[in-house]
Amino acid sequence: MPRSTADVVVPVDTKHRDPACSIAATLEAVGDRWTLLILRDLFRGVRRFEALHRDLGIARNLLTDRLHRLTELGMVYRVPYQDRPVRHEYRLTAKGADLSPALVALMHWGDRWYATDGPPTLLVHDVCGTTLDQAVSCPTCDELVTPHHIRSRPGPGRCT
Amino acid sequence: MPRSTADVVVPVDTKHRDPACSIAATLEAVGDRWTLLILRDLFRGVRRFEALHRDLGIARNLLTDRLHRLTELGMVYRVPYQDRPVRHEYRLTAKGADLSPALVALMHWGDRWYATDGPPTLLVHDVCGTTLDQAVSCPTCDELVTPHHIRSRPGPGRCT
DNA sequence: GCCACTCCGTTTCGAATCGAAACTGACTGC
DNA sequence: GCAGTCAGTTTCGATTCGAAACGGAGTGGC
Repeated sequence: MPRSTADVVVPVDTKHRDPACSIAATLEAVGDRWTLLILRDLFRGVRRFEALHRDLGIARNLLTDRLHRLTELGMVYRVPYQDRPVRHEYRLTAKGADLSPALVALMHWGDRWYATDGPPTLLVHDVCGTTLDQAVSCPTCDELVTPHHIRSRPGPGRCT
Repeated sequence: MPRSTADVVVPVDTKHRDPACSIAATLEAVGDRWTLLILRDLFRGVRRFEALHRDLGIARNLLTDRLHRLTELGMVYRVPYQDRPVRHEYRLTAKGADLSPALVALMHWGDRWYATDGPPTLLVHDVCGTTLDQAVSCPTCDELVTPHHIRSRPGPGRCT
């Protein structure tokens, strides 16, 4: 099967990005300029090639490539929505959908530092109506932990 | 002042990425292949040019460029750590440190889908050594909020 | 049948970006 | 003087990107 000439396969160059770090592993999968935006659109329900192309303004060859890649990574799968000609839409698998918290976290940061009149979307506490933050908590101390008090240490596993 | 010839300034091409979306805004700031990894290292305490270069394997011109960019964006600031020659290290500002939840979320995803024997890196509370969790907190109630008590509603703003 | 239109790609090609390595320059230590 | 460290800068070939043209399978109108 002839691949496209542009054939922009995102190279997975592991050699310099610490393979024992899950952040690096994640960014190898979705860390380019378009993939997370594509996933965002899939979350929103934008599922078809033409719609993604229009909404994102991504070049068509890149969109083709990124969708192939996401499919190969098992984050997206294709579902036919019509015959003659067969057309597929792209949907998130569990693995893809599981990036939701990360997208929410990125959104929060943008809200906080780039929204002018307040966040476009808010998460609120149903009890008091206050806008919520994401945070890191310590189950033992039962309190919030500032980045200042976070240390990292090697865990049991490593990445494939 | 003559900029480098390679002069790889990440272009901020807003025209096709929905400016009203905070995810897009965030990715314009940190959505390239290296920036989040640099921030990860800064979180870990890797703060000097040479150390970042060695640890990440990033090309020196790109590292220079990304650090300039992060400084301009107000996510990082330079602190001299010696005179003669003056050498600076790079530290996170509040804005930079505020990306911590997003990095944690990305790490969790990598842990979940790419680590074989458990998470390669654990985040621990420096006070008690307990492994940390991500959570959502309410600044008013000063407590953790379970997903159960989270509502979302449209916010007032849009991004610049 | 012919023409226009839609959708999903593929091909092409110049421009932008990247990466590796050499180079600079200010120092320190011997 | 000479080697070594650190923080960049410069160079340049290779890769990736983006815009636009092209292709092909179908539909609907006349």
